[in-house]
Amino acid sequence: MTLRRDGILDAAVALADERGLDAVSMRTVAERVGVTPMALYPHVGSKAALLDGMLDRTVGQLSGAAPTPAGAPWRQVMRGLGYAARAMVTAHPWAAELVFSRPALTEGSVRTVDLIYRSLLDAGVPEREVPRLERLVSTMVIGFAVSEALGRFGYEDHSVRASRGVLADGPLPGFGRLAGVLGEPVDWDAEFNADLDDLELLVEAVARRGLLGD
Amino acid sequence: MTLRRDGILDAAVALADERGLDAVSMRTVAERVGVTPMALYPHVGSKAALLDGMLDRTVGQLSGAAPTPAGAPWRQVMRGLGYAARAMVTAHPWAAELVFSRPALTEGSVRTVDLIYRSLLDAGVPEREVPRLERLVSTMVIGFAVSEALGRFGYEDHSVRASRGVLADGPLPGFGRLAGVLGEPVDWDAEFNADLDDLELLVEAVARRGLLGD
DNA sequence: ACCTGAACACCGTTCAAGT
DNA sequence: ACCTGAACACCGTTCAAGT
Repeated sequence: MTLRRDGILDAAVALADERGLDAVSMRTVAERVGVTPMALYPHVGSKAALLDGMLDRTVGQLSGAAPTPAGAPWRQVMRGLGYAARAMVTAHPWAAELVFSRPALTEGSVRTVDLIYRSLLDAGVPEREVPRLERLVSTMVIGFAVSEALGRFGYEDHSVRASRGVLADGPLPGFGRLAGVLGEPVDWDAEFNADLDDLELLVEAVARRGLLGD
Repeated sequence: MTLRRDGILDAAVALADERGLDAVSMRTVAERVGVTPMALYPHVGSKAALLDGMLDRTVGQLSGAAPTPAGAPWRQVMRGLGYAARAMVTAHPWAAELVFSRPALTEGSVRTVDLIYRSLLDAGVPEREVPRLERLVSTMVIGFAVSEALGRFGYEDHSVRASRGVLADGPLPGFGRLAGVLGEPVDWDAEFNADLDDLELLVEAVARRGLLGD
């Protein structure tokens, strides 16, 4: 039975990769498996459960996908996870539409959270602050990857980005002062790297604060 | 014609507030307006454009909703926007399902971005770093609000949160060390405040780095 | 135990027709 | 110029029936 379920999830993920999340329906998945739509229900439960399964197959397996050796220093572990998360969402953009809406309750997600917990503890963050910082770090990384994948940053062309600060009643002051910088194209790899640098800096600052306060 | 469009958006937003985003269809909105589904099309274009309009009505009006005086110091402006964003998503949880997928291109969103640009410039962040930091700050704030609204943090009950680190092959090391802390309930208002504190700290650090480097 | 087929109550959108 | 009504090609899911 789990064999059948795996095959169904494989088909659904492949379909989403090829034709987007909207192309994934009980009917199209069933057709790909070679079966009637209703035959899926005993194995996957519902459409919602199917989507959860697809998410677990991809983003849920992050802790296994990050190529970091066992006893690696915390910086390396965190960066490894960050890169792996961004690569995962780039490879499966449909996952971006789902990550924020489903709690990280599967075994795979829990393993990833545990990895981040250990990294933060290694970095010297006080226990009391670790769960919050885990949520902050993962929200930041997932948020960036999702924004990039779904187009929230609107980075199709940077000329629009510079000019959109000009409204009917003249240019907005902030956009005006940044006109030069906004005219240049953005290197998104470099930006993600700089964000990870800043997150490291933040983790260190919280760790230092913990040393002084306690 | 814009009168009609406003009425349609009002109806759609009210419907989403009352019965969720899934209850918003061209048919249900039309019924509420007292018209045939097809009569909506000349005014809103399509279902996707209707959703964009709804988003602009709510999250798009943030810069106007944040109750911050004109010449306020940058910390106050950023915090005001942060609180307003979280309150907006709490009041309209359906907006959480849309924010990440649509680029911030409307006049309202651009005004909000401009406010953040000015705050970061006031804080002393070098021009070159301002756009990136705007994206980092807004991704963080929106990411937190969305995670909270859509349940990614899984905060229904914290006993589950503590116990889910225990898998078939024993407890995970990070969860184990944090067992005490994870058993306590989370104060989400306090967490959001602490995150804003840390963002301020980060902005200051980047500003300081800019002073030294240049 | 597992799968099928018909049916129900929905979708967004096109198109020809009305006033 | 604005709206209607019928229709098309889809959805997820229930339920009774088949083997």
